[in-house]
Amino acid sequence: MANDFDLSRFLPYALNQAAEATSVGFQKYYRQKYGMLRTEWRVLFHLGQYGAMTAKELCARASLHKTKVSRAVQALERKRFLSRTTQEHDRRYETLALTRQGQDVYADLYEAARKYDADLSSHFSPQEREILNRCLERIARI
Amino acid sequence: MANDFDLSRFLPYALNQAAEATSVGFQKYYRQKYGMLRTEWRVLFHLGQYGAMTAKELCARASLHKTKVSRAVQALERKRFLSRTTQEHDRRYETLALTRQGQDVYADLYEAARKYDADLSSHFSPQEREILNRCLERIARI
DNA sequence: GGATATTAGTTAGGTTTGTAACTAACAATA
DNA sequence: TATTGTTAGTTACAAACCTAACTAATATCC
Repeated sequence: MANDFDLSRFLPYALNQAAEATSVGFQKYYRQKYGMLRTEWRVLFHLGQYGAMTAKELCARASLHKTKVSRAVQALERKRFLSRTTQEHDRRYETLALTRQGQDVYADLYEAARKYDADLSSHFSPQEREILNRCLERIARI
Repeated sequence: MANDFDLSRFLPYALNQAAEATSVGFQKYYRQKYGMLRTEWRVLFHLGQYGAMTAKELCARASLHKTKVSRAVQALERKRFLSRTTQEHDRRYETLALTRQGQDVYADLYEAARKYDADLSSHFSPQEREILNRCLERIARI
């Protein structure tokens, strides 16, 4: 089994390992403090960063399946972090928006994320970090 | 909401998006062709690359929980890709090894992975690819 | 040697996820 | 305006997962 190509350098594997390693650490912020799941956190962040939008838009932006979004939205609504308003001109759509409380939670988690990311960044040179970002963005588009 | 810090640059998020994007594409090889799950594929690859070992070793190497490994091993055994042998000197341990058939599957998937990775690599300069690998490896260790 | 603690791996029960079928609203065509 | 199709979002059911409790084997300590 002469290997030039190593499992640890196989991109899907290496990315998953890295993603898992960083995600586990951040989980404790949204999970312990607010009882949120990963998808809920993502939905909250998207609404916090980009403002109110429909579930469909959210699916497209976040590359999430509509059932996952549907369930996350229900959960966030139960927690009173998010409200929905059926659109008048087409009653199939509903606008999702953070409540006041949801915005507070977002602000809190946003700060936690910023710090967490800064901690991670300290392991890299600015050049590495920039290239890493660039590469990840490119991969996500494939 | 003036943002210097963007969701798409939050490492846990960006890594997950990238990991998901690349994993979905590779899934079809092990899933369609061999009906394997992600964890099963990982176990198979570890045994293929590093040779026989115990479940405990596998857990440590692959950063997988023992219940996940236990189930993947059972599944691979059902498929006749893997066999177990209780160790004589300590009958709690069992040595996991690929069967002949398992090795063939590994060889096939190994080739698929190599090609898949080469395709992905074509999106990067050699320098980018090298830095990407280096960064991912470093993150996984955190 | 016998009681107690650890360790490798499995099983059980509840939670989360994925897939596919569904409902309700709108669009298009006749 | 009826028929047929499409679309946004939900629900149902099965598969997968997580956590914690378990079994069986070995180690430790008296």
